[in-house]
Amino acid sequence: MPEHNPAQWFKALADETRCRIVALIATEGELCVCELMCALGESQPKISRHLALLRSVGLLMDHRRGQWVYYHLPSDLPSWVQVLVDLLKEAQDLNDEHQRLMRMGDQRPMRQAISCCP
Amino acid sequence: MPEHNPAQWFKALADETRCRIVALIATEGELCVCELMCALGESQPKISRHLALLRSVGLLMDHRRGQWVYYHLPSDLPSWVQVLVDLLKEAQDLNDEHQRLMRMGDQRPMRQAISCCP
DNA sequence: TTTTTATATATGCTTATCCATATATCTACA
DNA sequence: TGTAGATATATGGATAAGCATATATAAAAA
Repeated sequence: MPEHNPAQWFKALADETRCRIVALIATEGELCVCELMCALGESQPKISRHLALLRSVGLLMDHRRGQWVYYHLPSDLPSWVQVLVDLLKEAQDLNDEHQRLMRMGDQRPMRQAISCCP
Repeated sequence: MPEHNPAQWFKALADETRCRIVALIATEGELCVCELMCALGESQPKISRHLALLRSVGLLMDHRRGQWVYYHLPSDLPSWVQVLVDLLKEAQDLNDEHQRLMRMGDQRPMRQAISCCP
Protein backbone atom coordinates (compact mmCIF):
# COMPACT_ATOMS: atom_id res chain seq x y z
CA MET A 1 0.00 0.00 0.00
CA PRO A 2 1.86 3.03 -1.27
CA GLU A 3 1.76 6.53 0.20
CA HIS A 4 -1.25 8.24 -1.28
CA ASN A 5 -1.58 11.91 -2.03
CA PRO A 6 -4.87 13.42 -3.18
CA ALA A 7 -3.98 13.14 -6.88
CA GLN A 8 -3.60 9.38 -6.60
CA TRP A 9 -7.00 8.94 -5.01
CA PHE A 10 -8.52 11.13 -7.69
CA LYS A 11 -6.76 9.04 -10.32
CA ALA A 12 -8.39 5.92 -8.94
CA LEU A 13 -11.78 7.58 -9.41
CA ALA A 14 -10.98 9.23 -12.74
CA ASP A 15 -12.97 6.68 -14.69
CA GLU A 16 -16.69 6.41 -15.20
CA THR A 17 -16.81 2.67 -14.60
CA ARG A 18 -14.83 2.91 -11.36
CA CYS A 19 -17.04 5.74 -10.10
CA ARG A 20 -20.11 3.63 -10.72
CA ILE A 21 -18.54 0.62 -9.00
CA VAL A 22 -17.45 2.53 -5.90
CA ALA A 23 -20.70 4.48 -5.55
CA LEU A 24 -22.75 1.33 -5.97
CA ILE A 25 -20.76 -0.65 -3.44
CA ALA A 26 -20.87 2.30 -1.06
CA THR A 27 -24.67 2.27 -1.16
CA GLU A 28 -25.11 -1.50 -1.17
CA GLY A 29 -22.47 -2.43 1.38
CA GLU A 30 -21.03 -5.26 -0.66
CA LEU A 31 -21.46 -6.75 -4.11
CA CYS A 32 -19.93 -9.67 -5.96
CA VAL A 33 -18.46 -9.46 -9.44
CA CYS A 34 -21.43 -10.95 -11.24
CA GLU A 35 -23.79 -8.50 -9.56
CA LEU A 36 -21.56 -5.65 -10.67
CA MET A 37 -21.40 -7.02 -14.22
CA CYS A 38 -25.17 -7.11 -14.35
CA ALA A 39 -25.77 -3.78 -12.64
CA LEU A 40 -23.28 -1.96 -14.86
CA GLY A 41 -23.90 -3.99 -17.99
CA GLU A 42 -20.19 -4.40 -18.62
CA SER A 43 -18.03 -7.40 -19.51
CA GLN A 44 -16.52 -9.60 -16.82
CA PRO A 45 -12.86 -8.87 -17.61
CA LYS A 46 -13.57 -5.16 -17.70
CA ILE A 47 -15.21 -5.18 -14.28
CA SER A 48 -12.54 -7.45 -12.88
CA ARG A 49 -9.75 -5.21 -14.09
CA HIS A 50 -11.23 -2.10 -12.53
CA LEU A 51 -11.84 -3.97 -9.30
CA ALA A 52 -8.20 -5.05 -9.25
CA LEU A 53 -7.11 -1.45 -9.65
CA LEU A 54 -9.41 -0.21 -6.89
CA ARG A 55 -8.18 -3.01 -4.65
CA SER A 56 -4.53 -2.21 -5.40
CA VAL A 57 -4.89 1.39 -4.23
CA GLY A 58 -6.77 0.33 -1.12
CA LEU A 59 -10.17 1.69 -2.06
CA LEU A 60 -11.78 -1.76 -2.02
CA MET A 61 -11.30 -5.04 -0.20
CA ASP A 62 -12.46 -8.48 -1.29
CA HIS A 63 -13.39 -11.75 0.34
CA ARG A 64 -14.55 -14.98 -1.17
CA ARG A 65 -17.79 -16.66 -0.08
CA GLY A 66 -18.33 -19.93 -1.85
CA GLN A 67 -17.70 -19.38 -5.53
CA TRP A 68 -18.35 -15.67 -5.31
CA VAL A 69 -15.92 -12.89 -4.50
CA TYR A 70 -17.48 -9.93 -2.72
CA TYR A 71 -16.10 -6.43 -2.68
CA HIS A 72 -16.61 -3.80 0.02
CA LEU A 73 -15.08 -0.55 1.25
CA PRO A 74 -12.43 -0.79 3.96
CA SER A 75 -13.64 0.57 7.29
CA ASP A 76 -10.34 2.29 7.99
CA LEU A 77 -10.06 4.63 5.02
CA PRO A 78 -8.39 7.98 5.73
CA SER A 79 -11.20 10.22 6.89
CA TRP A 80 -10.98 12.62 3.96
CA VAL A 81 -11.15 9.71 1.53
CA GLN A 82 -14.25 8.50 3.33
CA VAL A 83 -15.74 11.96 2.80
CA LEU A 84 -14.72 11.73 -0.84
CA VAL A 85 -16.59 8.45 -1.23
CA ASP A 86 -19.67 9.88 0.48
CA LEU A 87 -19.53 12.82 -1.87
CA LEU A 88 -19.33 10.49 -4.85
CA LYS A 89 -22.24 8.46 -3.53
CA GLU A 90 -24.37 11.62 -3.60
CA ALA A 91 -23.21 12.88 -6.96
CA GLN A 92 -23.18 9.70 -9.01
CA ASP A 93 -26.37 8.81 -10.81
CA LEU A 94 -27.17 5.16 -10.03
CA ASN A 95 -30.75 4.85 -11.17
CA ASP A 96 -30.07 2.45 -14.02
CA GLU A 97 -27.64 0.42 -11.95
CA HIS A 98 -30.13 -0.06 -9.12
CA GLN A 99 -32.88 -0.99 -11.55
CA ARG A 100 -30.78 -3.65 -13.22
CA LEU A 101 -29.76 -4.94 -9.80
CA MET A 102 -33.44 -5.28 -8.82
CA ARG A 103 -34.27 -7.07 -12.04
CA MET A 104 -31.66 -9.72 -11.27
CA GLY A 105 -34.09 -11.17 -8.76
CA ASP A 106 -33.23 -14.73 -7.86
CA GLN A 107 -30.22 -14.67 -10.14
CA ARG A 108 -28.44 -12.84 -7.34
CA PRO A 109 -26.35 -15.10 -5.12
CA MET A 110 -27.76 -15.67 -1.63
CA ARG A 111 -26.94 -12.96 0.87
CA GLN A 112 -26.88 -15.43 3.76
CA ALA A 113 -23.87 -17.60 4.25
CA ILE A 114 -24.40 -20.81 2.35
CA SER A 115 -22.87 -22.93 5.08
CA CYS A 116 -25.23 -21.73 7.82
CA CYS A 117 -27.83 -24.52 7.41
CA PRO A 118 -26.30 -27.90 8.10
CA MET B 1 -19.02 23.66 -20.94
CA PRO B 2 -19.94 20.00 -21.28
CA GLU B 3 -22.13 18.01 -18.92
CA HIS B 4 -19.93 16.86 -16.09
CA ASN B 5 -20.31 13.68 -14.17
CA PRO B 6 -18.16 12.93 -11.12
CA ALA B 7 -15.58 10.97 -13.11
CA GLN B 8 -14.83 13.99 -15.27
CA TRP B 9 -14.22 16.23 -12.28
CA PHE B 10 -11.99 13.58 -10.76
CA LYS B 11 -10.13 13.33 -14.06
CA ALA B 12 -9.42 17.04 -13.92
CA LEU B 13 -7.82 16.55 -10.51
CA ALA B 14 -6.08 13.27 -11.32
CA ASP B 15 -2.71 14.93 -11.64
CA GLU B 16 -0.30 16.07 -8.97
CA THR B 17 0.43 19.41 -10.65
CA ARG B 18 -3.25 20.23 -11.09
CA CYS B 19 -4.02 19.35 -7.49
CA ARG B 20 -1.29 21.71 -6.34
CA ILE B 21 -2.56 24.47 -8.62
CA VAL B 22 -6.18 24.19 -7.54
CA ALA B 23 -5.40 23.86 -3.83
CA LEU B 24 -3.03 26.82 -3.97
CA ILE B 25 -5.48 29.05 -5.81
CA ALA B 26 -8.25 27.94 -3.45
CA THR B 27 -6.21 29.15 -0.47
CA GLU B 28 -4.82 32.29 -2.10
CA GLY B 29 -7.93 33.48 -3.90
CA GLU B 30 -6.16 34.23 -7.13
CA LEU B 31 -2.71 33.81 -8.64
CA CYS B 32 -1.11 34.71 -11.95
CA VAL B 33 0.84 32.28 -14.10
CA CYS B 34 4.28 33.52 -13.04
CA GLU B 35 3.37 33.17 -9.37
CA LEU B 36 2.26 29.61 -10.01
CA MET B 37 5.44 28.84 -11.95
CA CYS B 38 7.49 30.06 -9.05
CA ALA B 39 5.40 28.48 -6.30
CA LEU B 40 5.35 25.10 -7.99
CA GLY B 41 8.82 25.30 -9.53
CA GLU B 42 7.53 24.13 -12.89
CA SER B 43 8.05 25.33 -16.45
CA GLN B 44 5.81 27.96 -17.99
CA PRO B 45 4.33 25.77 -20.74
CA LYS B 46 3.64 23.01 -18.26
CA ILE B 47 1.74 25.33 -15.91
CA SER B 48 -0.04 26.97 -18.81
CA ARG B 49 -1.23 23.67 -20.24
CA HIS B 50 -2.63 22.48 -16.95
CA LEU B 51 -4.33 25.83 -16.46
CA ALA B 52 -5.90 25.51 -19.89
CA LEU B 53 -7.25 22.10 -19.01
CA LEU B 54 -8.66 23.27 -15.68
CA ARG B 55 -10.20 26.25 -17.44
CA SER B 56 -11.72 24.06 -20.14
CA VAL B 57 -13.59 21.91 -17.62
CA GLY B 58 -14.79 24.97 -15.72
CA LEU B 59 -12.72 24.51 -12.59
CA LEU B 60 -10.86 27.79 -13.09
CA MET B 61 -11.55 31.16 -14.62
CA ASP B 62 -9.03 33.70 -15.83
CA HIS B 63 -8.88 37.44 -16.30
CA ARG B 64 -6.08 39.64 -17.53
CA ARG B 65 -4.80 42.57 -15.48
CA GLY B 66 -2.13 44.51 -17.33
CA GLN B 67 0.38 42.00 -18.64
CA TRP B 68 -0.63 39.35 -16.14
CA VAL B 69 -3.35 36.73 -16.35
CA TYR B 70 -4.88 35.78 -13.04
CA TYR B 71 -6.70 32.53 -12.29
CA HIS B 72 -9.39 31.99 -9.69
CA LEU B 73 -12.17 29.55 -8.83
CA PRO B 74 -15.62 30.27 -10.24
CA SER B 75 -18.07 31.27 -7.53
CA ASP B 76 -20.85 29.20 -9.05
CA LEU B 77 -19.35 25.73 -8.97
CA PRO B 78 -21.83 22.89 -8.34
CA SER B 79 -22.00 22.62 -4.59
CA TRP B 80 -20.51 19.16 -4.39
CA VAL B 81 -17.57 20.27 -6.53
CA GLN B 82 -17.05 23.15 -4.13
CA VAL B 83 -16.93 20.61 -1.30
CA LEU B 84 -14.48 18.59 -3.36
CA VAL B 85 -12.19 21.60 -3.69
CA ASP B 86 -12.41 22.33 0.03
CA LEU B 87 -11.51 18.73 0.72
CA LEU B 88 -8.50 18.99 -1.57
CA LYS B 89 -7.44 22.22 0.09
CA GLU B 90 -7.27 20.36 3.41
CA ALA B 91 -5.56 17.25 2.13
CA GLN B 92 -2.96 18.73 -0.21
CA ASP B 93 0.40 19.56 1.32
CA LEU B 94 1.29 23.12 0.28
CA ASN B 95 4.15 23.96 2.64
CA ASP B 96 6.82 24.21 -0.04
CA GLU B 97 4.53 26.08 -2.39
CA HIS B 98 3.68 28.71 0.20
CA GLN B 99 7.32 29.12 1.15
CA ARG B 100 8.38 29.71 -2.42
CA LEU B 101 5.53 32.14 -2.84
CA MET B 102 6.73 34.11 0.21
CA ARG B 103 10.30 34.17 -1.04
CA MET B 104 9.14 35.83 -4.26
CA GLY B 105 8.79 39.05 -2.32
CA ASP B 106 8.73 42.06 -4.59
CA GLN B 107 9.02 39.89 -7.65
CA ARG B 108 5.30 39.28 -7.25
CA PRO B 109 3.14 41.52 -9.39
CA MET B 110 1.22 44.16 -7.49
CA ARG B 111 -2.05 42.99 -5.97
CA GLN B 112 -3.69 46.42 -6.46
CA ALA B 113 -4.93 47.36 -9.86
CA ILE B 114 -2.15 49.09 -11.74
CA SER B 115 -4.45 51.57 -13.38
CA CYS B 116 -5.87 52.96 -10.14
CA CYS B 117 -3.34 55.81 -9.76
CA PRO B 118 -3.56 58.22 -12.67
C1' DT C 1 -14.33 -41.28 -4.12
C1' DT C 2 -12.24 -39.90 -8.27
C1' DT C 3 -13.21 -37.65 -12.55
C1' DT C 4 -15.51 -34.55 -15.40
C1' DT C 5 -18.04 -30.38 -16.20
C1' DA C 6 -19.82 -25.89 -15.22
C1' DT C 7 -19.50 -21.45 -13.07
C1' DA C 8 -17.10 -17.41 -11.04
C1' DT C 9 -13.27 -14.66 -11.25
C1' DA C 10 -8.49 -13.22 -12.45
C1' DT C 11 -4.89 -12.29 -15.59
C1' DG C 12 -1.46 -12.40 -19.76
C1' DC C 13 -1.15 -10.33 -24.03
C1' DT C 14 -2.19 -7.08 -27.72
C1' DT C 15 -3.98 -2.87 -29.64
C1' DA C 16 -5.59 1.67 -29.58
C1' DT C 17 -5.98 5.75 -27.30
C1' DC C 18 -5.02 9.19 -24.14
C1' DC C 19 -2.02 12.15 -21.43
C1' DA C 20 2.04 14.62 -19.59
C1' DT C 21 6.08 16.82 -20.84
C1' DA C 22 9.60 19.20 -23.67
C1' DT C 23 11.00 22.32 -27.31
C1' DA C 24 9.95 25.76 -30.22
C1' DT C 25 7.11 29.29 -31.72
C1' DC C 26 3.44 32.59 -31.61
C1' DT C 27 0.44 36.44 -29.58
C1' DA C 28 -0.67 40.27 -26.43
C1' DC C 29 0.59 43.91 -23.84
C1' DA C 30 3.72 47.42 -21.90
C1' DT D 1 11.64 45.70 -27.92
C1' DG D 2 11.01 42.88 -23.72
C1' DT D 3 8.05 40.30 -20.77
C1' DA D 4 3.91 37.35 -19.78
C1' DG D 5 1.43 33.85 -21.42
C1' DA D 6 -0.57 30.51 -24.92
C1' DT D 7 -0.24 27.03 -28.22
C1' DA D 8 1.68 23.70 -32.02
C1' DT D 9 4.12 19.63 -32.53
C1' DA D 10 6.58 15.51 -31.31
C1' DT D 11 7.35 11.83 -28.17
C1' DG D 12 7.33 8.58 -24.39
C1' DG D 13 4.61 6.46 -21.11
C1' DA D 14 0.33 5.27 -19.00
C1' DT D 15 -4.20 3.26 -19.45
C1' DA D 16 -8.49 1.04 -21.12
C1' DA D 17 -10.50 -2.56 -23.66
C1' DG D 18 -10.83 -7.01 -25.97
C1' DC D 19 -9.82 -11.79 -26.46
C1' DA D 20 -8.14 -15.79 -24.83
C1' DT D 21 -6.82 -18.45 -21.11
C1' DA D 22 -5.76 -19.72 -16.30
C1' DT D 23 -7.37 -20.72 -11.56
C1' DA D 24 -10.59 -21.85 -8.05
C1' DT D 25 -14.70 -23.61 -6.34
C1' DA D 26 -18.82 -26.25 -6.79
C1' DA D 27 -21.88 -29.65 -8.93
C1' DA D 28 -22.55 -33.78 -11.56
C1' DA D 29 -21.17 -38.09 -13.24
C1' DA D 30 -18.70 -42.32 -13.12
